[in-house]
Amino acid sequence: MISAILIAGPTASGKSGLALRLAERLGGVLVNADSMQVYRDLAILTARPRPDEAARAPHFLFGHVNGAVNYSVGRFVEDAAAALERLSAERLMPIFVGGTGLYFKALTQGLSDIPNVPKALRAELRARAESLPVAELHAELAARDPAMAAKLSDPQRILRALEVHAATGRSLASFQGAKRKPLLDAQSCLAIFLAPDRAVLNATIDQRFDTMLQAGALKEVEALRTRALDPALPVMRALGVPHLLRHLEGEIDLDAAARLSKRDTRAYAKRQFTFARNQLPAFRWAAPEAAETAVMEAVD
RNA sequence: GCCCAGGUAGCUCAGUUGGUAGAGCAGCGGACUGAAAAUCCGCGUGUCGGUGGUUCGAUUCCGCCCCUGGGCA
Repeated sequence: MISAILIAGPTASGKSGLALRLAERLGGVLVNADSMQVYRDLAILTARPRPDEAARAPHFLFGHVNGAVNYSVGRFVEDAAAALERLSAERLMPIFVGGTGLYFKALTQGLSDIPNVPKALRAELRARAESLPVAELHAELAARDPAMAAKLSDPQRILRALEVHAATGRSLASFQGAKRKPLLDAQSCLAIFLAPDRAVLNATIDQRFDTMLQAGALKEVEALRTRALDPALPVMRALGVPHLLRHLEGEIDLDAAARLSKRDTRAYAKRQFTFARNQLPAFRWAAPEAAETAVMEAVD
């Protein structure tokens, strides 16, 4: 008996469409597993299901977060737990769909229990880190948490290790050693990774970005700009946002913004493949055309 | 038809006073535990248009041919 369907895949591979058709055929519910589609502020640019699509089946965890909030895997796991509880009570099939590999990993492999870092502490550390060279941050971490320092070289993770140490007095490694029980048992899930041909996917990505622009993506970014949010927030780094912002500031023309955004999106898709290949072993790769049939057969 | 400029990586080009070549972009591989659409690490993928000649050795010099762009008729 299958307890949930998981649909991962690179951006623009047709995940949402597939999930929606499955939901209709199976009486299921779409649960978002995409770190950007959670944000209210960006519907078009994150390719969130349109209202007419959302009307065809229940959708959970889409656009429910304010862009001013720093959403995270931790919050996703909490939200997903609540969603699963509801669906299980109503005996509805959860269909997780999204492009964020880490969210699927957390869902099926578990996340560690790490205390929240107080907002103020976190902001203070980040502000201070901005003016410091990475080497110095690393040295600081090496002094306090040599175990993590030995493993890390990139600034974002060094910062995370530093803030956890500052908040708890313990090494992040000591938390990561133990994982909570995953929300989903991979054995009882049908986990699919949609894997289109790379060249075809790249063409789709380019085309889709043009469609987004026609649909008003620039207006979304303009509205975001008006809010004057912290540029470090995730929503400010969604694909397309940085370059479209630069365009609105008059730094580059729209063509350049589109070209750069498409390039970034292609690079992102590549990382999604790599993540799935190496971090999501339970996922079965399927060509987009074949996926629906494969799922329906497996469910029977 | 004649004249000029060019033909080197997927693209735009650099370069070799003769010793089989390198940048940017694109592309590919990898890492991944609360920002993951993020962040970070690694990799040059090539009949140097073709063919003959000179030479120990030609992508480089010379001849011829082909192709592209521009000019003149």
